[in-house]
Amino acid sequence: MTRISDVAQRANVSSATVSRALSGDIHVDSVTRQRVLDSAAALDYRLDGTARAMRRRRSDLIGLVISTIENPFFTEVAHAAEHAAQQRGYSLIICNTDEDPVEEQRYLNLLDTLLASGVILAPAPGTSLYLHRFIGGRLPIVLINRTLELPFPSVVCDDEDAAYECTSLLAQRGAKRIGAVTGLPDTSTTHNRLRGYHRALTDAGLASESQWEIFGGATVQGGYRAAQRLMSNGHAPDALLCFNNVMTQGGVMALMDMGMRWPDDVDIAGFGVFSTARLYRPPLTLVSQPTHEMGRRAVEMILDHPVQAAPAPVILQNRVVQSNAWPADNVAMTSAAHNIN
Amino acid sequence: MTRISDVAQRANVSSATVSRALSGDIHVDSVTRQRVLDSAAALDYRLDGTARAMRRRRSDLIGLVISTIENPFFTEVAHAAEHAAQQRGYSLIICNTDEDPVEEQRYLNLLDTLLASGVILAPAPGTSLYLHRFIGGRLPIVLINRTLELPFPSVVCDDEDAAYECTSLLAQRGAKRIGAVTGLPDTSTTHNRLRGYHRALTDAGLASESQWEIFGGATVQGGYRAAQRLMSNGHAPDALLCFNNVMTQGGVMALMDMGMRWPDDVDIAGFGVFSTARLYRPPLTLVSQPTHEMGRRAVEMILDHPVQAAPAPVILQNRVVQSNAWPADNVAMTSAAHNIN
DNA sequence: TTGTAGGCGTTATCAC
DNA sequence: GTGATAACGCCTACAA
Repeated sequence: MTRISDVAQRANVSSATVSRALSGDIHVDSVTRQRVLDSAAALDYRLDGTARAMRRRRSDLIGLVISTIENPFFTEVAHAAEHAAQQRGYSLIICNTDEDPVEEQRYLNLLDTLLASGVILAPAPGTSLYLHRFIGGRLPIVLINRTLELPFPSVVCDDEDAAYECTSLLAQRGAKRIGAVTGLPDTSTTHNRLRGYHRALTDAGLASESQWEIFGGATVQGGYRAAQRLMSNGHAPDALLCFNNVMTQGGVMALMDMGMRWPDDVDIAGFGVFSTARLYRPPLTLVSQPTHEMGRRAVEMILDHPVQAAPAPVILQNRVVQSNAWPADNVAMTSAAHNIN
Repeated sequence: MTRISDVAQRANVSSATVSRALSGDIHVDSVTRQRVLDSAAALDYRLDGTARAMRRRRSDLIGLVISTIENPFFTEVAHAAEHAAQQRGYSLIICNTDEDPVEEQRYLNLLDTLLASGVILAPAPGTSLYLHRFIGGRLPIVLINRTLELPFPSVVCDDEDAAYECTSLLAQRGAKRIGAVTGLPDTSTTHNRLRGYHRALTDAGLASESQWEIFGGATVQGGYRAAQRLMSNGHAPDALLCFNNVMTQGGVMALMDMGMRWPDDVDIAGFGVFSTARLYRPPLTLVSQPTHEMGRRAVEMILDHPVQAAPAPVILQNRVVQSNAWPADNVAMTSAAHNIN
């Protein structure tokens, strides 16, 4: 294997100078630098990442740890984060934990011992049980999407406002009994969305009945079944708010399969925009989430605030949209805009 | 920072023994081992990944380099690969190149200098220009989805057969003028799908007209416009085969927007299964691709054949399915089955 | 601007 | 089964 000393020898300089030239140190004569670069190129030499990281006690990696890579919400975050990291000379490494807290912990430890510059973490249920280990540690961590009862900085959406807005909209359109397909219990997102939902019901003078709130299981199938169950009730809702992107899909499917048309039979609104939503007539009312901004901001927070002071969460604005905008639209299509398969 | 010698001291052994105990070496007395593990736990100590990789000249990382993380095809591959890697004690690192060959090369170099155990690469257009650099190198590379004119092992789908089967099916259903929304030129996938398509046309005694073959631009919008253009032709096709997952979505959208019903006005079939496909009535004819098997096999090839002998491509079977199976279905839903947002 | 030299934390080798 | 020791390849005071 070719090492730094080989390049040094070929360029007639010391290995220190090669190191400086190759890492972009300014204190190198431009002629010398060029000679070094030429030698390195001739030998097809690149600095060894492991030795470099070991000696510097840091690597220019940022980890993005997500629970479900198959959720477009996270792939959009990943896309934006990758771009932001790359712009600043860092590499983004995406780790999928498959909703397994043990896996999640493994990846966090990996990134820690790999001396990553930071980790962007979308916490899964169970995360907080071990995360305290990293409080005040070497590894900067930024939470996205959900907050935890732990002093980490975070970037989230204004879930309460969006839920409020959707619910109010449903009420304005005439709904009297607004049901909810809710998300995972004990998460900040579900908590906030529920709060917005309840607040809107109150403000609209509508009743809030617990039988109209069902946890959707956080899957398409779960959303499907929850909506089906809600609508089969003798005293069924006349409108539905779905708390996340995949359950919204399931909810819509359920209505279609039950032969119910919106907004007449049941009105419906939900979090998350999906690529085929625009096909539905009438259009759906959906919450478009600022995934790209979330990814970008998280990277910035990692790089610009290496010392974690546990500031207040950064809250990004959701947008309530109608699903019929296209092809000019650059929101609904994002999750499936590219393909090289 | 706590180091291996601290643990050694606490356990009254040498650092060599700690190293052996912590890396699972068998040649350690079980009592000693336990003492070491206890000490390590007490000190919250974990081996330093960079030092370890540097000394061993390898890390237990597998890279997955894809061009578009927002394509469900690749996220499904990633999910399966992650699982397979984890099962064997490796960590999968996903890198998104955003279809930029420069980025792709950066990530390959990164994984190389990080001493990864191997890389699974979904080559983008332009890849082969620099990839020769890795031929016979330290870093095992397995290509997925597409093959290249380079001696790397690969795992692909039987694209020709699937295209043949779909085209034949359209012909059997009565289509006489079958058009194609094709994929990126100069790729093995497009090449093979075109071959299957043409072969089926010939076998069915149907004409092949170049005006019925349009490159879809490999996006939803591209598929939409291509389908629209094809169908606006005075001498329009009476059936359409779309060459990849997102263009299939675009194609379906175009037909709906033009008020055309399948299979009566135009019949349609396409590669890729998407989660909302089951809503369409009548069901769509889609090619379900073996993404999970692809991810799993690629990991196995990396780990079991570290010496690359450039064997023949591993070809996995596609399945032509109808899009109405659900909820028992475990194919169509895969790409959106999970959510914790 | 460049060189010298020491050490980052681990593991492979070789003794015992 | 365990210990001593010498690298692994690079970076960074410090000196020149």
